[in-house]
Amino acid sequence: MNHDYICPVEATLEIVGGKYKPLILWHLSGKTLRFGQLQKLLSSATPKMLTKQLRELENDGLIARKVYPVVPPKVEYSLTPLGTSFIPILSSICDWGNNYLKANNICPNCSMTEQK
Amino acid sequence: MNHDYICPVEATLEIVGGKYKPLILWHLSGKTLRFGQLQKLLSSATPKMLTKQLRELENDGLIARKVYPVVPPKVEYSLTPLGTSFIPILSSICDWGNNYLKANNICPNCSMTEQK
DNA sequence: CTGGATCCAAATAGATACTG
DNA sequence: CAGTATCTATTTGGATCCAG
Repeated sequence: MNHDYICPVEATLEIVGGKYKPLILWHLSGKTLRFGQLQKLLSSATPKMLTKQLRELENDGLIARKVYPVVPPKVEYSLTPLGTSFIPILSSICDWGNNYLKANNICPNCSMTEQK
Repeated sequence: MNHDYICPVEATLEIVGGKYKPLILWHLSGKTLRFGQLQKLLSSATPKMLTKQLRELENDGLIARKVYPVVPPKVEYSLTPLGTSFIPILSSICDWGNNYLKANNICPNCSMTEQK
């Protein structure tokens, strides 16, 4: 299969631009989290949406999914090296966004506000 | 109006994540372009879509729109300082995307491939 | 030349219920 | 616990035509 003539910026935005994806990567930075833990952190995400975003990130090679064959089920998600390599960019986007919001007198406040 | 509790990363992606928006900013980097010139550069964008993206970027303060009161109409678009401040991030996203595509044996090729 | 207006197709996201 | 399945609601994007 040939994918010539793809714009690198558009490709990147397709990979990390999905709803909840930046948040997922941010929360997984340095940690390993279970499905339920992610769901609590992204309280507004339905299981269906969260699963979809996780599968796509996994297929794009940014996160790893480890299934433990136990009852009840246990699944752990973590960043791959590729996923980790994107965190600095997320960080600079976060900085830019904070400046933008501050300039517009909007108070930024979310779990991504802390620095990594 | 109060916009508390907005995530800076999500805010940023809303601002620059729209279709054609990264491309528009990239093309305007250091240049001033007319509507028709942008349309040629973004050949797949319909006038309606291009107008919509430009208006949103203008409302978010990333680009400036200058109308010359002549016949036929002449409108020029350029980056504001805020828009210019986003170019380095676009640049690092571009780098990351190129590495990603290369790692997957996909040949990147678009008007954003050149470095700024 | 620079769009606006309208209509329509497709993609995306949410609510809810259910299961190994 | 970690998801699926189904059905809708909403958003987004494209096609086409029109106008100052």
